[in-house]
Amino acid sequence: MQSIANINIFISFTEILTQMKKQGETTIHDIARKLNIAASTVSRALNNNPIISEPTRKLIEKTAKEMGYRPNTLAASFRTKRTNMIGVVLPLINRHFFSSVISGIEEVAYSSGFAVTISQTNDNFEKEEKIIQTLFSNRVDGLIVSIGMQTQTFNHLKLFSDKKIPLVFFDRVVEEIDADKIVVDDYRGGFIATEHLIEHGATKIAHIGGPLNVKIYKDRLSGYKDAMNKAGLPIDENMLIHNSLTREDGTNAIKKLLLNEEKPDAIFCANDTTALSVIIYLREHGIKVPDNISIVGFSNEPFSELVTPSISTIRQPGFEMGKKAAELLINHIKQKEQHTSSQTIVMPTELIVRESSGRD
Amino acid sequence: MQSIANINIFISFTEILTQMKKQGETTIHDIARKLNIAASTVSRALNNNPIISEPTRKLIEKTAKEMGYRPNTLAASFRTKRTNMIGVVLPLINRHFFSSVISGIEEVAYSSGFAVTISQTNDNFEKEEKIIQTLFSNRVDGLIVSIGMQTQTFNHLKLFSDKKIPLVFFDRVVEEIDADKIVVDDYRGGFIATEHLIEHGATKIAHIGGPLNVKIYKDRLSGYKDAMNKAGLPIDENMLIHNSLTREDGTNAIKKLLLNEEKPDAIFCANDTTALSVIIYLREHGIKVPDNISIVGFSNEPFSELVTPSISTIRQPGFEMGKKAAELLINHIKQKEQHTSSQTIVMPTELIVRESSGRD
DNA sequence: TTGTACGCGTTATCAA
DNA sequence: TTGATAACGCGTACAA
Repeated sequence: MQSIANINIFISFTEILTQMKKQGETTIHDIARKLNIAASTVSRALNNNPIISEPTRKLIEKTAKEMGYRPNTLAASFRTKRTNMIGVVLPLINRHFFSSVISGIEEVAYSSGFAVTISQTNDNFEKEEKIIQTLFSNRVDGLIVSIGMQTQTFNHLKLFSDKKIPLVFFDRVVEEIDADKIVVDDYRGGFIATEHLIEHGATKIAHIGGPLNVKIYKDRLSGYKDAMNKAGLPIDENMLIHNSLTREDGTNAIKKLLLNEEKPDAIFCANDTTALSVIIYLREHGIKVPDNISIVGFSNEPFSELVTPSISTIRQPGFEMGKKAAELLINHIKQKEQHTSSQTIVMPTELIVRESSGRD
Repeated sequence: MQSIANINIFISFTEILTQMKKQGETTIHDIARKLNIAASTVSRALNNNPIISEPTRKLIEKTAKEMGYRPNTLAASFRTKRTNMIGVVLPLINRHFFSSVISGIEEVAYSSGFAVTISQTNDNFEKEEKIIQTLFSNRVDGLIVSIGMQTQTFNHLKLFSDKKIPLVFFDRVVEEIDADKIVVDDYRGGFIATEHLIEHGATKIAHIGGPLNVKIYKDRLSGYKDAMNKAGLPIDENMLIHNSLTREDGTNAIKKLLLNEEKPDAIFCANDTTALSVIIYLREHGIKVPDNISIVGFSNEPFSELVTPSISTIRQPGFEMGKKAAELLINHIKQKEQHTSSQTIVMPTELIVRESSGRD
């Protein structure tokens, strides 16, 4: 009887001590002290190190749970130099394509025990630099990046590639840096979009494209040009406009195109956002789509099938790209030693024909 | 001449040592050694501690830059127990409302020197639990949360509130937990939406709502009921449907409503997604919106103004909510001592009338 | 104004 | 199989 009472007193006393000292955070040392074993044993048990005997492991796990132990990832990361965290940096999360990519990344990452931290640059170079610096300082294990439209220098990204921290680009990639890349076949996307317009009888096809320092827009333009050439159609410089592809840019672009001597009878837009603003502008000015002007966009944003007329576009498999990017990155993280030569994965693009280019 | 050579040799020697030892990561100790000063001085200088004299600070900053020093945030966070990181947990980033909130949070956070880590739960309770555990283990300084539809227990969130780690809810809040909350006036939103339908002559108004364990959906329903009562209209239980408000749920809901003896002449949908699927379903079945059935949605997703007919809806100021949430959270983080009693901020809702409810 | 010495919680190395 | 101890990089009393 008495000894039991003593034990109880002892237990509550240590508990009070623990609470006083740590402000509520139990550490492996607290567990070790309570069980009269070494902290290293606790650490090993909690990390499922097979060297620990089954009974001790059970006991430690039980005690840890009772004491409300929560591992301090910060301390562990500090010690091991591995954070189990991967950074995702992209221009804008509020785009269906990008958030699909994120979902793909997350699916793979979570099932592999990695956390994901997402940041958006808003296509602002300074913000992109700062975010990537922060991510580096936070010692993410790897980075998945789609660069901004303004980005023309890459020192902030070389920080990662130089230090051999795994880096994977997707969509808007940096050609100058040796790293894995996941892209869609933008060239072919541009080609089939333009060819489709030609097949529907268009001859004066304009192109609203993005900045040419970004590879995807260069490729989409090349596809457009080759399709035009193949059909023997001339390429009129007045029919080519390059901007940042915002809603406003689209409106300005169509205004400008309509001022041309020769008006376009079709437009291949490098994204759905500009396709949308073009359609809205034309609708407001009584120009019929697709009867007077046919339109094809790019990316298959959800709104493209909802607007009237619905927008013909090029599908990009965002979710799959995200999954692939995460798989590649995590592979690299896990087998850091053998730096396998970097690869570029090209995913297929697909034309979706809707009303804006004359689906019957 | 000779001494200069010596210096050069000395410099490159230490550099080789550094590289050999650290695999390329310069620490404050390396800087200290190079300058023959104490590491603590370097630390203080780099943290702009005013106690350091101007010349030493300049010198240290210059040397740090030359040596390519990058602070190890992990070590600093571990030491100070502050990560300068705030976690954002929400159901789905791919919703305009949510990504607007994120942008608002980011704007405030970045300008206050906080990084933001975003995670989506996909309305999956297990994922939400795991994410929040991870965020806790990673010792984020604070958390901004909008809970999932399935979430009915809150131990994972109490983890934060119990330990007095700043916590702010937005939109889908937890009433049972004492924390700051940012919501819109969902009750009034439901009320004005319904009243608007009544004013346009509807008398048999259905409601497609979310799960009632989530306060916002309860409030929107209350608003609906009170508007009906005020107009002396009966509330028919067959006109009330509750589900998870996905696109598919919306289709199922309208199917069910059309099976009723008494068909609705208007529907107040608790989000735009269900409003959209209802409209598409009705269009496909030759039922005219708004002539036969008027529709009002909720949230003002971008597609709601693009679809034909465009969707009348309730605007929620997502960006402002995000800013406010971040401000509140960061305030709490900075003055952790005085636990000011928690407040609930209610932002206004606004009706946007479009074609689906008979705008002329 | 600067230096000394210590500790944060964990993992890794070595010894028992 | 377990224990003792050092180390990770930084910030901070305290001393000088």
